[in-house]
Amino acid sequence: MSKKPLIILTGPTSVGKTSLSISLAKAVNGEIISADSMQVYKYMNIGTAKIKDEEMDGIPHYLISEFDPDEDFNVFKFQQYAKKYIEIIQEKNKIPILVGGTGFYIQAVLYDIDFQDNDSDKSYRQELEALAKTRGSTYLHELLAHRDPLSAKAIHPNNTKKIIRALEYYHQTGEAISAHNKEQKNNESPYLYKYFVLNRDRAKLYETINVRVDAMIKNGLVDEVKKLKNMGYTKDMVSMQGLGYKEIGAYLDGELSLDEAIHVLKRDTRHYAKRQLTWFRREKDVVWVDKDNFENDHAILDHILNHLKEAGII
RNA sequence: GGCGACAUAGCCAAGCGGUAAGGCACGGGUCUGCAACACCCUGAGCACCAGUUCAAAUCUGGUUGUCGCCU
Repeated sequence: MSKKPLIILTGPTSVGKTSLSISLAKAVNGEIISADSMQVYKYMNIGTAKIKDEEMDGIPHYLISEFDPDEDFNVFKFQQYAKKYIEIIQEKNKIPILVGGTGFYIQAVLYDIDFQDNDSDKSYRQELEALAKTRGSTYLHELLAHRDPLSAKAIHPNNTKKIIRALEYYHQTGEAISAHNKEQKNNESPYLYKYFVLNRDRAKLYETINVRVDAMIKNGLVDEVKKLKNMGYTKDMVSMQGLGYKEIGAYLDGELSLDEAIHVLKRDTRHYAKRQLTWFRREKDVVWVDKDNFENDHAILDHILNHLKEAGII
């Protein structure tokens, strides 16, 4: 069976993925699956810069506003849904386009990484979390060194979260996560794909981020967060730890002044964009599209379409 | 013009005679079930000049600059 086409359009936050994705979808007769860990949640619109219905311009979108903010969402779940939607789109003889900035999610789908279905027992994890508090992460790291020395070597002793996951994995499967990761690293993509990373001059990107945060505040981000709090969503939920929700939440809790919250939000968003770029740099077979080299969005689209033709996707 | 205070990395800032803490920003990186997460790496010889001393960012004198107060 020949590989089915898949187009990926990503880039750091605020580069302009959304507007380009619509014209791309129209040009190739595609439908869009969002690869964004925060836009999957309902009621979180302003802070996630979620596309509005009218902006979709008739292009079907998936994985946007599909879950409540108190639902657990993660890569595994994302992968399952994305695969399902890819099939649905294929059946319509259309091209699925993965659009969004969560590199980890894109990777999970693109290389069809195998995540074992095993989130049954939470008790062990809770035990580990308690241990981390009482005996410190160094202790956990030593524990890991006994079970899975390779992972212990790769994970910094301060990185409690990753240490716990490695221990949990070992506990649940009896295998070293390091071995599993190594194996999955060699996965070949089941798709005939093109992976585009939209980028632009760093200083301009940062300026756009600052302007966008100000616009979010003007458009009612504070009220949006207030509303979510009133609905009973709390800061321990993953959704409420998203950029914007975390910082404005701190303001609403009286931990920061509004000006401080805005300042921190801008800074955190810039950091996020930087981390995203670091991620994309490691990905193989990526086509970098530098906005500064093009006159306008139309020229960018042409450039992308040429790549797709060359790859035999369209 | 006079008096006083202060000059340490892009910013904030410790050090007060023994060979430059820390924080933030910037930059780089790790990542395979919380990923808009979590974590890691990375910089200066102390405004300038001259002295004292085995040794000065630290003491002395001068120069320049900034801030405050006064006429």
